[in-house]
Parts: sequence; structure tokens; C-alpha cells
Amino acid sequence: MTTTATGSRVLPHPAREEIRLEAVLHALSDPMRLRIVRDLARDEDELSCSYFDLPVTKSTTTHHFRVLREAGVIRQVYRGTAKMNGLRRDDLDALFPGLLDALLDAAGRQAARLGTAGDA
Amino acid sequence: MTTTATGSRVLPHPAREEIRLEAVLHALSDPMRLRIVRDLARDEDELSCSYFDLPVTKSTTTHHFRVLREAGVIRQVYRGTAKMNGLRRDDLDALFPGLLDALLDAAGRQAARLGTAGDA
DNA sequence: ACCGTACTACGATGGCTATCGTACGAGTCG
DNA sequence: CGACTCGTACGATAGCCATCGTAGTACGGT
Repeated sequence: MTTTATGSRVLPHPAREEIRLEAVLHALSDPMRLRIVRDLARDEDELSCSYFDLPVTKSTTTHHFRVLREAGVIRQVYRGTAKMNGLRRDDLDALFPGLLDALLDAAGRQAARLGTAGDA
Repeated sequence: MTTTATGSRVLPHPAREEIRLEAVLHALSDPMRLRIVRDLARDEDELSCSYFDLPVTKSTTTHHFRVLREAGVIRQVYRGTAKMNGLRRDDLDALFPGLLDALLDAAGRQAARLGTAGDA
């Protein structure tokens, strides 16, 4: 089989209806996770975990990605040895129209204001 | 003095520029505080702390109001024995245009969806 | 088969925080 | 003044959480 059995490593995601606003806000209230989400939003495509060069260890990075996934903010899929991450724009927009864009805009404005390079 | 010396009890608020998005999101990630903010947004006017009938003790209520104030979400002023609370709409809208409305809309939608009575 | 890479799991740790209870200060009304 | 209401301060407690290190698993290439 050329199509590797990626099916054995499925990650649990909350269904759209399971996503809670408080959990999303909590997930985004951490600077590291907010940064991840901003990066994900910039590249419309999925990104591997190792793409991010965060100032924390890999263990902590894994932790942050899990929090984001369990809050319903991102979708994670294994592709070979890499784990690809993508924003759950569709679900978030359906549940909370305009919220994600407002949050990303707010984060961008603050980054620009504080000189925290990395804004679009 | 008929004009009571309300000046001796001034509460520290962050300046507009001091408000951090992460702190706002963290403040709003608590169900109790999100509920307070929704109530404040509904009545355009200021509300006293005792207006809210939260399922926690008074000490905890005080704590939540302080978190909201220190995050820059609300403004608190003493008026006699009561402490009036109001949303810092102007500052938040200036820093993060559209964010507060998106958050309130999201909270309202979730409340309606989950049957958590209390939405507008 | 072997190794390297990518990510995870588990345990530990220190810090934050939501909650409470009690005791107190500030203000109003009789 | 005295009593009552509103809110605060302080201490305690229990739970969560961001972080780390180490050891381990899964996959792909050689």
C-alpha cells in the first residue's frame, strides 16, 4: 500500500456543536497560542507543528496544540510523521460569525502597536 | 460637606494603551465574568455590583469585578456605598474595533443555542 | 533492519486562580 | 451615636495550567 495507514492515529476533535466560547477564549488568552493561531491564519494552508519556532520546548508546544484542538480552534491531522494544523474557520464562523476575524484583527493591531513583529 | 468625599476611594484602572488583548480574553473566558459583561452590555447604563445575583459569594463577586477592571474591560466608580460598573466600550472599540460586539454576539448566540436563559 | 525525525506520554514543579469564610471599613439613615 | 448595607481585605484551600525533562512510539528513508 502506498497510502500509508494514517487511520490508526486519529485525533479527537470536538464536534461543531461541542465548541464552547469560553474554551475558545481561554485557548486564545495564552500568548503562545494566540501567536500560533495568527500564524495559522496568515498561511491559509495547513502547517506542521515543527513549522513554528516557539520559545518553548517541544513538549510544551504539543501541549498548546492540544489545548487549541480540544477547544475546537484548530484541526489536526497526521500526514506521515508530520502533524498538520489548520484553523477551523468554517466551524467557528458558523457558530460565532465575525468573531475569528475580529480576534485576528485585534491581535494584529496589538502586535503592530507593541512592535511585536510578526503581523501581516 | 454634602458632596461626599468619594475621591478617597479611587480604583486603579489600566490606561487605554495598557489594555492587553490576552488579558481581555482571559477575563472573558470565565463563565461568571462573561455573564457579568453580557448583563452590563444589555443595560447601557452603569450597574451596581449588588445588581448581579451570581451563584457565588460576595467575596468571589468582588474578585471577578476586580479581574474585569484590571483587564480593562469595565470601569468602576464609587457612588455612595454602591460601586457602579460600566463597560469600557469606547476604549475597547478604539483598540480592537468590532471585537466587543463580536464577542457579545457570540455569547448571545451560544446562550440561545444552549438554552442558558439570559440573552437579549 | 537501522536510524533519524516528528511528535507523544508521563511525572514533576511552581505559579496562578476560583472559591470560600470571617473580619473589617465606608457610607447612609434613623 | 447606632445599626444596617455594600463592598473590601486577608488567609486558606483546592484545582488547574504552563513549563520542563526524559523516555517512548510512529513513520519514512537508506
